[in-house]
Amino acid sequence: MSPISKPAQLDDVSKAIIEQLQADGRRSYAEIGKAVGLSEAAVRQRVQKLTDSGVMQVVAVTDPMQLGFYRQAMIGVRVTGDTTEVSERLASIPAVDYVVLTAGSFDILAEVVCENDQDLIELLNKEIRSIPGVQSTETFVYLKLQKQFYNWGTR
Amino acid sequence: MSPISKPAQLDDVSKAIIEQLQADGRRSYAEIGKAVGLSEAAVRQRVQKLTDSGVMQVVAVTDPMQLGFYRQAMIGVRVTGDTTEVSERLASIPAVDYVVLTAGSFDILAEVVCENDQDLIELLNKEIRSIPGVQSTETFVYLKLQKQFYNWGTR
DNA sequence: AGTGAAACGACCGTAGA
DNA sequence: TCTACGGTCGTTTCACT
Repeated sequence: MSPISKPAQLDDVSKAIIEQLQADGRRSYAEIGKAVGLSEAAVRQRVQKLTDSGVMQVVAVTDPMQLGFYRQAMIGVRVTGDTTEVSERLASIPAVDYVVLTAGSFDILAEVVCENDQDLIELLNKEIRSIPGVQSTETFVYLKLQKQFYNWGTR
Repeated sequence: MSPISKPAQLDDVSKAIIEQLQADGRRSYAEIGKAVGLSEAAVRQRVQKLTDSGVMQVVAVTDPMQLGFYRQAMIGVRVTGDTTEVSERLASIPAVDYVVLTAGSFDILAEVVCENDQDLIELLNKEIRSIPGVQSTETFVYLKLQKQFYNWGTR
């Protein structure tokens, strides 16, 4: 989040290529080329550049619900003292899939995935609230995921 | 989030295939096959099944920072009355990339991406706090993203 | 940065265990 | 659900613009 370099300036063709891969990350370069009006080789070079520069990556994403993780929640964490160690401890917990240091009435926001309520309770008590420096937590149990983007920027 | 079907039971081979695609979504079936000890056709069939059933998808993910969106924040929203319409309105805003209905001291959590602070202020005032039913908001500006998973479950 | 062509490798359908 | 195999299509390299 901190490294401020210049934003990558993408032309419409690169944006179109990204959109193609957002729809289906395994679409062939040839097919993308047809869609965006470029040769296969040119598409491949652009994709290479986009991934090498870190603007884009193509990855598999799995659905927690389909895998039996029926309980998701965001945990707002208030910390006494330095937040660094607490956030690292949180990030090291497998059930925690998202950790961000924030400014506001929470110092850290952490998203967690659990199989059920019992797991969530234990996660909170045994793994999160027991971390030294964690002063208090507030839990927001997910009821319905309304929108989720893995992709930003090309809008 | 609501449709509760049985969790997909994945054997070690399917988990290994998913891990391969989490590392690189464009890895060839043949190469994955070598890594997991399966023929190319078998890998292809499994990937097909995983994507058809919605357990997994392969997509392009872009980095907002690299695209000039230097300000991210989570907005906690308190709503008077029905939360459905508010969440739909929020989800329709391009700068909002994540919306979830929650139980707790917020009714909705929404993640936003902006280019700078000015954009965030305007987003809040003109697009979010102006939605009928939005009683109050609390903003958690992101300072440092510590951990981000696009994938869960295979742990 | 882009195209085009030829060799190579991946992908897909089908058949069979 | 897997392997095997042939036809088709995608990818790679390279020479050229």
